[in-house]
Amino acid sequence: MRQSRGHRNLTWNITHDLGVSIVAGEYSSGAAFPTEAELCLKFGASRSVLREAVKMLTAKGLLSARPRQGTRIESEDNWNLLDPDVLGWLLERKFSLALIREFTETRRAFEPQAAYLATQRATDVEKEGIRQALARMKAAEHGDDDPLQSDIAFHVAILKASGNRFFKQLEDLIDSALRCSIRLTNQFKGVRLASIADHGAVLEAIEAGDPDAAQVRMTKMLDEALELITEAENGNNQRLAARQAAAN
Amino acid sequence: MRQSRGHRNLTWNITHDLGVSIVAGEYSSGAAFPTEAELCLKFGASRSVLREAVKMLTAKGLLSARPRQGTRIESEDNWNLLDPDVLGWLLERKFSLALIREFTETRRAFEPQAAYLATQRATDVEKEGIRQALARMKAAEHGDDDPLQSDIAFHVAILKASGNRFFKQLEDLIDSALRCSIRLTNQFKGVRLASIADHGAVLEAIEAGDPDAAQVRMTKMLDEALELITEAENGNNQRLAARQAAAN
DNA sequence: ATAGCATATTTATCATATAATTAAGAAGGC
DNA sequence: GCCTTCTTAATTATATGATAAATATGCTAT
Repeated sequence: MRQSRGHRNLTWNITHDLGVSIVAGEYSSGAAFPTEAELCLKFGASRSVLREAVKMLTAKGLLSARPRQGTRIESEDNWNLLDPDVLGWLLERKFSLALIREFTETRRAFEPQAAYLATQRATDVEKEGIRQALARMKAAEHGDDDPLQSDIAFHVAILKASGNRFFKQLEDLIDSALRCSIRLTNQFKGVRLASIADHGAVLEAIEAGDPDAAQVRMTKMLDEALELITEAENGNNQRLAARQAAAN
Repeated sequence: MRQSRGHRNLTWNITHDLGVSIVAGEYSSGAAFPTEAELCLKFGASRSVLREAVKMLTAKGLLSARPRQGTRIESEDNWNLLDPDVLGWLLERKFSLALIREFTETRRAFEPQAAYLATQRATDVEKEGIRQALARMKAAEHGDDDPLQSDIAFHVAILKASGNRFFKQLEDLIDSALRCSIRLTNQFKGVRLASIADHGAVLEAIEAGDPDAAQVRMTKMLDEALELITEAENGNNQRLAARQAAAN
């Protein structure tokens, strides 16, 4: 989805490598980032390339540089978490239930209102997009489509139909996060994707022109997701406790 | 707030200039962006600088470049609207009620839930921050503080207290957008900042540990803001209609 | 017409030199 | 001793020129 942008040149590869390393905490925040020359050596590339990579990471809030002082990792507060690349890098290497929970809380804020707005503003084409996504989910039940892909498609279709540019920005983020959450689904038996019935109810409300119902239905779905994440977090804690008990 | 990052060097200035021009539509989307050499000439700077500026804009989704094909403006869908710089550039030159409305819809999604979460998670320090912001608003009523700044401080304090990293990302965006909306307040007499009573009610709910009330109160406040924006949009439309009528 | 080839244009990468910035230490005055 | 000022050195910032890689475009041969 996003690879259209980074046209896979050396600069972008190094940007990606450094970005992943930084969000994974390989360079302790606040200090100790390699100098230009050191980076050139490390990656075997020219200064132009390294400088451009550093500039891209600066643009995303991960780094800042000043003469004589060197290049520094910005405090995590300044990382542009809502940048699809940054979130993708985080999920790639620093996957954590806490991050997924926070992101799902974000979805719980956005998506119900997107559904609300979609009820009022969706064009026929956009509504058809939602219908098709639901159809894909149904097909996936019988193995004729991918369950995760079709689920993503449904939520993205709602965002698209919201007629709000900021909501549409979340498409890439949802894509990254859900694609990654599949690990969660595999890891914890209790966690499953929301049911087709729940998704269908949202579409019904939109078709019926009932914004409040659409909002409520979507909220319900995300509350369920949050519940499952909480369960998984508790499961993790129990496992940790068990491990500690075993160690004693 | 954000100037900590861009340390005001030539590269950043040119990035800013180009960014503003792009979002203002000076280069028609899809084609006709100057070549490296042309940009050097235009800005009287070296290729290094221009290349780094273009990379930063690429990182924010405004541009994409390929050999032989040249550098292109990305479709607006791909602009990282949730990047504080990009939103700032848009508001700086392309201020529109539609954008403010869409952003306020976004706030209506985020802030009520931030208030909800803050009720459960805010630390004492964070709660104190909210109290102080409200105190500043009260002081502003008597001319002892800035009304806009204190209003911004209040909303940012709630986001900070949400304990959710994604919500905290909105701080810079709110700051940019509200700082800009003051034009709206000046332009349309009907539009005013939400009352201290409304803000106080949110704080009360948080202090009382009532998340639902906090959420409802915050929603109410943003609904009022949306109403005022709608009024302003209607006013604009009427003015347009009047102008057209006068032209006939 | 179609496939393959040549060419020219643009960005991508490399290399090197110089300037600007500023932290840290040295020197000097009180 | 302590403060101020100057010097120095380290690092990024900027400039320039050269070469490589990618690829639209048009040409050629069949």
